[in-house]
Amino acid sequence: MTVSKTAVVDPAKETAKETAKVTRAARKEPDEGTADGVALQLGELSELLGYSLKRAQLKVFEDFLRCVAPLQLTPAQFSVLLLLDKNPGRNQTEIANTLGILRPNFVAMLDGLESRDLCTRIRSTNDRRSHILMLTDKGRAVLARAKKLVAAKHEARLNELLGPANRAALLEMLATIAKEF
Amino acid sequence: MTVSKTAVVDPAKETAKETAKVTRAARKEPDEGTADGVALQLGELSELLGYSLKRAQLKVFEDFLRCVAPLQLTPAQFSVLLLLDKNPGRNQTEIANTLGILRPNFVAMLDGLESRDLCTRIRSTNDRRSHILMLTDKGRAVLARAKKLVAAKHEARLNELLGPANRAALLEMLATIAKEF
DNA sequence: CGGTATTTGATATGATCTATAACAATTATT
DNA sequence: AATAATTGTTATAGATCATATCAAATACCG
Repeated sequence: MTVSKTAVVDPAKETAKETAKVTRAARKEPDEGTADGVALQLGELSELLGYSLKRAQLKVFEDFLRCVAPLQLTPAQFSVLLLLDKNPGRNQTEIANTLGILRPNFVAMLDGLESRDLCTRIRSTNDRRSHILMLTDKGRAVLARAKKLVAAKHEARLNELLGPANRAALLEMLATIAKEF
Repeated sequence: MTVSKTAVVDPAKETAKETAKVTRAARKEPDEGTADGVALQLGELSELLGYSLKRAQLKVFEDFLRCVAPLQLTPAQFSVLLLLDKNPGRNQTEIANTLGILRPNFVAMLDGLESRDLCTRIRSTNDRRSHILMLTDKGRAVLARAKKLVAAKHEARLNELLGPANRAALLEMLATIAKEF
């Protein structure tokens, strides 16, 4: 209903199909990760969406960390900076909630960002319980550099692997699952 | 290169533009998860593949746990049972490696499965260091029931949400990322 | 053959992530 | 004013993930 783009097919198999990864020369190559010579049968595992989902997510996060390593930002930290930039004047509960972070766990995370002078907590004058969160100038600068790294290295690589149309379709389906599942 | 957001479809960005912050009008609905009346702007977050990937993965695992709750199986445990069924006679290192589980961490996991009589470790006669892993009869029975639950409840729900074609396309893209990223 | 290196399962341990309860200060409700 | 609810916080426990190390067994190699 919501998705059904019908034209989602056409996967990116043409890009780098069999990358000269010849089979097994049966010598002594710990290439398949098996230590044994014969790769295991994944069986129904390759049809389990959750399995591929988890594996893909790990790879993507791994690549994100590499691409943004010079700035020392984790995906979670990056998402916080992005959200603070787009939503100035919000408090910890609001930011944590929309990111699916539990408030107790958000405290240490903010401590880290604040100690690096990327954001600040400001006691609200309206409600003196809450802390208004703001990016610092340095925080904005770091975020800007991070965005460029992510776009130029990280997302570009995904675009290259999947193709823009597939990447968009993938994103939409993931968002659908995240929202309505 | 240059990620060029030319053909990016851009979903809900036209909806609430500058939001004159007078959109309260709420009585007491914790509907948006924000506790506040106005939902936050995700901004570039909705274009970050890793973000949607993680969120979708959490939802899918959550649903998996619900669907297979009567059998008390986690996604990781289910994947082990599946792999043991399809690859009898393998040892711990091989199974753990193909699942991306570190050997030290696989020990406790196997202890759990073995204590529930779902699988057994058998000292190999060829190589007396290694343990051959086998499903027990009970393990096979539980796996069979789990497969049915997963197919009937879990994957069926995803199929319903995305449609079979989209689901297949999604699976293939995720597998591509997991393999070649 | 004998000595060394490697592999396997296991233990210990630490880091990180996630989840829950509880508390003081503040605000909201009645 | 009394009670309830919210905010940030601490403490804590569990789960997940990662590394070093070990004894036993095997592989390797001169």
